[in-house]
Amino acid sequence: MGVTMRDVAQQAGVSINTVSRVVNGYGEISDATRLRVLAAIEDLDFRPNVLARSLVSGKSLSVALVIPEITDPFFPEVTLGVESIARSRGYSVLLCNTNDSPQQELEYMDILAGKQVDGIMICGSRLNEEQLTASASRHRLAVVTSRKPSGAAVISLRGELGLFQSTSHLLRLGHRIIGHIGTSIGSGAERTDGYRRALLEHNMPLDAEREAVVARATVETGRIAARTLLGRRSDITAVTCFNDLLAIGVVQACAGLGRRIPDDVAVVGFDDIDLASLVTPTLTTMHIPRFHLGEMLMELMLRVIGDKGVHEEHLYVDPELVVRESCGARGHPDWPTMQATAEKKEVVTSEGSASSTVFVP
Amino acid sequence: MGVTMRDVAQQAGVSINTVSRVVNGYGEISDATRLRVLAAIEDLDFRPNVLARSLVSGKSLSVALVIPEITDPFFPEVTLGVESIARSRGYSVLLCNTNDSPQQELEYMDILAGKQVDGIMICGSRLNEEQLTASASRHRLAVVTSRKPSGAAVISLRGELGLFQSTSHLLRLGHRIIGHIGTSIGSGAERTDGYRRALLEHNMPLDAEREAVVARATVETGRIAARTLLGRRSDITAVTCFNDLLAIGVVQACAGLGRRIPDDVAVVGFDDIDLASLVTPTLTTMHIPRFHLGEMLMELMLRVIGDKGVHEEHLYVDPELVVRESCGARGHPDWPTMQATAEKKEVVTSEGSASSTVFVP
DNA sequence: TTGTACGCGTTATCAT
DNA sequence: ATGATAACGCGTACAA
Repeated sequence: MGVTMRDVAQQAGVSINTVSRVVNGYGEISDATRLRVLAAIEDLDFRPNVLARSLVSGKSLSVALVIPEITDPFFPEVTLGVESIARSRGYSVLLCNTNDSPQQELEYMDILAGKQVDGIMICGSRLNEEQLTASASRHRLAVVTSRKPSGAAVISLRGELGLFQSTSHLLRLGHRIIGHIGTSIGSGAERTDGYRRALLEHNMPLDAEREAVVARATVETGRIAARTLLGRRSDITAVTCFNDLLAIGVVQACAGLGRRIPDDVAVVGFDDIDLASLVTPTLTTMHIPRFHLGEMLMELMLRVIGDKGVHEEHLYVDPELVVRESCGARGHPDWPTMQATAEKKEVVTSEGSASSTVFVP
Repeated sequence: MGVTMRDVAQQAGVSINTVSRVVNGYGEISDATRLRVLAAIEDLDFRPNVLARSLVSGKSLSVALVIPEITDPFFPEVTLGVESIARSRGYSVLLCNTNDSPQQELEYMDILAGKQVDGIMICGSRLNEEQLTASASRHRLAVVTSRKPSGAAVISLRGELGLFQSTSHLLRLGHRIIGHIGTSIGSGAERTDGYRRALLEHNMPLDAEREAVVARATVETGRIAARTLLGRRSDITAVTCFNDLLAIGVVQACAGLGRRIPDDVAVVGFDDIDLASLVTPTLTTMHIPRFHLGEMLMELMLRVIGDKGVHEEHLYVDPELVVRESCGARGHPDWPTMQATAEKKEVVTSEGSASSTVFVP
């Protein structure tokens, strides 16, 4: 099957050791033999067996990326960012989908323990702080989470701040009865907290009837939740959501109920997935630099791996409000003022209705 | 670092060999010692080192999935299908994005040769037949492609048939000047062939001015290509596309040019990505069972791995026409007849405008 | 400058 | 029923 160092050594008429030296470029070797070895390597198309190498070195040059589901539009870009940095540093990425199940996530942590991965990145964990801390004791971990597990390096996506901003945006536009669709898992509660804080800071009452919670954040569940929400509180004029998929569900539900967006109901999402600028109306949302988040995550992972002891770095990623059509800001009398006063970072203008304005908090 | 069989053996007061026997469940062992070993394993939280195991067995229980880019909405579902089967059979999946570059794809084949993967799946290869055949001589390959490399097991997505069908659908609706946006890479030429065959079989002339070719199939390039196409041939009343992203680009371009869809221009895509049923108007397209394709691919991969010699199985996946709004069929006088005569397979009806009709060819 | 010998953690073939 | 021993392919002190 594979050609080994022994084969190369034989072909070049040297010892295995010499081949190893040439391959790894250390020690003193005469140019003559080096060339002969190199020729043999070329000739036999030899490739060092990474497995054997790893067994000796204790490093497998492979890392795992654990995510709920790659089909959720949030994750492909993160994954691409991770993989791009990984490859540039010689690492391979094992992709692990947990199907949103904590059990499967734990099961994967178990499997990976045997696979000898050098580190594990978790993005969108469904584990609680305790479980994460436990995992961190067995693995080198880099996690994107709002929890604070010890022993792991973490990147926090400021979801609380994000929903504070999206909700505040709607309040600025004059909305008073604002609903929210959150999730019961992962970082859902945190984002709902942001929604609530925005209301409280504007002296608005909290009302459980204006909040809906879904177990999985999809277009489907968003549609259902929106129908429930608008059904029991018909005075709701705006809704903030845990993510864009839910927001699109709200848009669909409104279409079904004959409510116009943004005139009758204003909607703001979260994530700024590609979909957000492709649906009608285009979605106002909180932008997350997903590709960059992936890059950060892998770079953090490398630092964790490089450190001998525990590495508890803590980084933050902030969402940015992207104003498109679904919130109704553009039709608002104050819109020119808002545009002018906001510290506008960048205006991405594209074809027709696909323009958007990005604000820095 | 990790606890090894030696540690377990010591703790249980037996030889390493005995531990191995218990772990792998073979040979005769007295219940007494088995229990003692099991207890030690539990106690020390021992996990067999997969690396060492692989070194001996020659099987790494890991496979690679090579795709152009996970951010292309076509691939996440395929990937999920692959991974779900893989995990159920104890395999890990290495994710390899080639960024649409043949060089990176070849580079990955090289890297993977050293990583000792048991097999490589390629979906959306940018390599030519010769390069694929060459790769197949070094690896166990399972490929989704329309080419016919020897030495590899392949699944063919019948793209030629798909575009024959999408174009025929428009011809049936009475369109006579039909444009096409294809790609220059991968399976692009094949799909364009299907478009052309449909025209020829209806005795329509081919016209290079009605065809546009893009290097990468995205919303952006679709928009640009559509503008070019509609600019030089303003009599075009319908367009078939290599994929849905291009089709969405066409929709955007039409919006910019003031052409209504489907009244002025009918559009049909390919892939049936989630986006297709979420944009306005909803997209008529050719459905591909992507998750299932992924499952098929991994199952095929397992058969290839299982076989000692070369395994040249050849499977096919057929696209299915999904009629939504963008083709205008629903407003057509013959629509009721078409619905009745077509062997309708399934009607997916959802909220509001998200209904669709699926035809079997 | 180059070769020898041992270890990485496991499996598997022999003995005992 | 259990234990010693030799691989698997490579890295690396140490010796020559």
